[in-house]
Amino acid sequence: MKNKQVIVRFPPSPTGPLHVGGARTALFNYLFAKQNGGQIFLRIEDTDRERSKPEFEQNIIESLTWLGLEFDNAQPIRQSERSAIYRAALEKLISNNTAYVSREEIEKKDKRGEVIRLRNLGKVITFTDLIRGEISFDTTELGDFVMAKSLDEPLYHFAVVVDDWRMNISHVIRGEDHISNTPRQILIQEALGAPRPIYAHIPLILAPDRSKLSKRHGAVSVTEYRDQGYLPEALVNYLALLGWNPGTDQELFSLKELVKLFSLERIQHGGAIFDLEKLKWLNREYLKQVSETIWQDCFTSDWSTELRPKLIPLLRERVATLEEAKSFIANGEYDYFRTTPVVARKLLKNPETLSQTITLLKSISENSFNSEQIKTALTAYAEKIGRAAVLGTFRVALSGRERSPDPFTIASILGKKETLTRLQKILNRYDVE
RNA sequence: GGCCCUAUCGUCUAACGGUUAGGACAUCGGCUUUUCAAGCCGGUAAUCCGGGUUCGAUUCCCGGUGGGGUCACCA
Repeated sequence: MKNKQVIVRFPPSPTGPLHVGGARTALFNYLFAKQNGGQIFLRIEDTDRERSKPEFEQNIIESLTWLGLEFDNAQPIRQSERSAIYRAALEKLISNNTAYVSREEIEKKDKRGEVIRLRNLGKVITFTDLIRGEISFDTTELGDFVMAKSLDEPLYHFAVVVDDWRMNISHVIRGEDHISNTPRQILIQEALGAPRPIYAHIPLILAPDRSKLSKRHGAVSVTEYRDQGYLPEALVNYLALLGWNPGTDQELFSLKELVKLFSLERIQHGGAIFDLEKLKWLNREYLKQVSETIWQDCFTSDWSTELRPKLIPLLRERVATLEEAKSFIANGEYDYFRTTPVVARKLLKNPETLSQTITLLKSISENSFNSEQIKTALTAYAEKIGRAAVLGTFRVALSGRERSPDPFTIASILGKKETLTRLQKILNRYDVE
């Protein structure tokens, strides 16, 4: 077999909630691993004790789980728990003389008097990126860079290289912002005698102004989207399409399909703007299919269980997110389905049509009082008098609103009895001919 | 600023030398069950610029310009 075992990792640092950019990186790693029958590990890069917080680690794990991305390690690997491994590697390099303890001038108060630096020969490093091809760097300008503050305090580049080595990582799939970190890491690998993984740098996710996507542009974390009522399937689908496409016109994919279709070669080279409108559209598509149980959560407990399933279809085609549905309900948009609405006289354009509408509705049997039958019963009359006059009045009389679903649907949900009661009441009140 | 990456409709993208430059979101117009939403139909809209290579460049090469990244004892 020409392919060696695929082992990838997703290594977030727990200094903030999981960002959509990070989520996409995790997704691409996941898709690549699954497609190749490989493994994917979650590694928490918490070497910076100051900035790393357990709640962020929690948030990251929660977000990944919510998205449906499963990892092969039940417990995350934490760099903070691996200092012995880094220490041994550091000692090896020092005894090799490929690294050395350097005495520093302390210009800043929190700097160390001694740090560990790599002995950099300053050669040209060339590596192959699966997405971009060959990339070369002259490492001279890097100088003898610092790899660790002390034997027990490795810095990012060193910890990454040691871990990727010890974890037998075959492919490093990460953000484009790491391209210029790569030569430095390769230098460390070579000093260590570690094999070079295959690199693939994916483009960054940009804000609408093409700058780096950050908090000031609105929601950036996965949990924020979850809390705004987006479905994980929609976010996964959207993120997959941001910078990748299968080469066909297909736009809707399940995670399973993505595993089948994904390929690193088809990943875009340039950064992509995060477009909330398209995410909304996708969310809407998934919302149309999602089970009724999920929609039930949009109702407060005071909504009857008979009424809910009748209103869910209306919600499905109206809102783009679950949160929107909740506030729709909370704002009383559908209250007229359970309480007789107050109907303002000025909204009632042609109340005189109500009496004929009532007569026509009475001819429909209780059992077939559905939106189709109601429409059929009223069509001829509406055509004759004017649709706006008949149907508009009908709709307002039932809902009390200027905007609502069509009157046939409203009437069918209310039922024959309630519909006739409401119409009659209004007819009586305004005492029209 | 040095180094690196990058460049097709407003946005996400297809076209791996020959197409009326395709699709999706958004937008605009029409239709539909007054209205709103959805849905359906249709329209507007792009190859950054300049040189090459070639019979022929969106596509290959070079330069410019724009955008992004990176230059920490952060990750």
